Amino acid sequence: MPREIFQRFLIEKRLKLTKERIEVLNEVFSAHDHFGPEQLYLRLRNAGSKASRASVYRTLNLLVESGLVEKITRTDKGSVYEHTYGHTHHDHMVCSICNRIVEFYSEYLEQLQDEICKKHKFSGVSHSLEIKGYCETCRKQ
Amino acid sequence: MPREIFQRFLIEKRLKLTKERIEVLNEVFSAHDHFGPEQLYLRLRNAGSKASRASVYRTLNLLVESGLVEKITRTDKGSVYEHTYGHTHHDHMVCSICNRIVEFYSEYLEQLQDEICKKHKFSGVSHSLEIKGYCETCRKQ
DNA sequence: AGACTAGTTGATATTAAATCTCAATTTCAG
DNA sequence: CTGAAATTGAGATTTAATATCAACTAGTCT
Repeated sequence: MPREIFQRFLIEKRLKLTKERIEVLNEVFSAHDHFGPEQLYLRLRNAGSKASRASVYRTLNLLVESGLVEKITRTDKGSVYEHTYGHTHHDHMVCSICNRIVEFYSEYLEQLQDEICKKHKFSGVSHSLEIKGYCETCRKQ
Repeated sequence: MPREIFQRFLIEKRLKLTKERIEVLNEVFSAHDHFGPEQLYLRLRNAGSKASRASVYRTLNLLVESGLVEKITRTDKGSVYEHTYGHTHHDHMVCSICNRIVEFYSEYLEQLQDEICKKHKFSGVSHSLEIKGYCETCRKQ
């Protein structure tokens, strides 16, 4: 299904469905976690793909554009992505010690975005709430 | 007042209050807007300071550590900071076209953080909500 | 199917933000 | 004032991400 969406996206933009793009797409959707470009590149190599770093970066940008993948955050060690298709929207809590990411969802937050945007005459498209703090494990130390 | 807080912070950490650090501090608090390291560096030069880029970066990190300044976001063109002392907490809406930043505050959001953290046994320290979309001016085009 | 056109790839160069290096300098406690 | 310890600046370094471009495909048109 992500494959079809991506394909439609590519046709719309007059772009081509290449071997490399398919491999990146598959790899992105074969795991359900947060990943960086380099990490993805290594996984692809490991899986036998010969796609270059350049192609990984380029395809990742296309996947974000198509809405299948989201760039969650930028750290000092590069960007972090996750695929969104098949997952409902959610936000993140990040532990400042171990960098563990806890996902959460709040219906109220979604409504809040609408209200705030209306008040400021802003046309909200997406939001990301990141809560920084300490996870249960790290707090106990 | 920010000066005193910074000074106390430096003493606590056995660091020194140098000319360069004072100049950076003053420049950061002399304007009330969002800025990047390079921008700050140029303002300092313009104001007659001879502080180097390295010192600007180093001092900026100290100011964040001390709590006087916050790193709002990281864009593909570097980090964006704002000084927080003298300003109440707020979040940001960013226009995807003109990059204009609109500030807003929601008491409800503050409560929401507490509730969500309690539910997930997470010890929340801070949060940042960034709403992406289109500002009024850009939407009209 | 064959061929043409426009987009894609990969290796490498490039860019740019941020940090690191280290000799010379400055702060500040005693 | 003196000395130990921190800081500075200039430039080197690191590293994520993008740009370059000749060789190569995908997909369309006939």
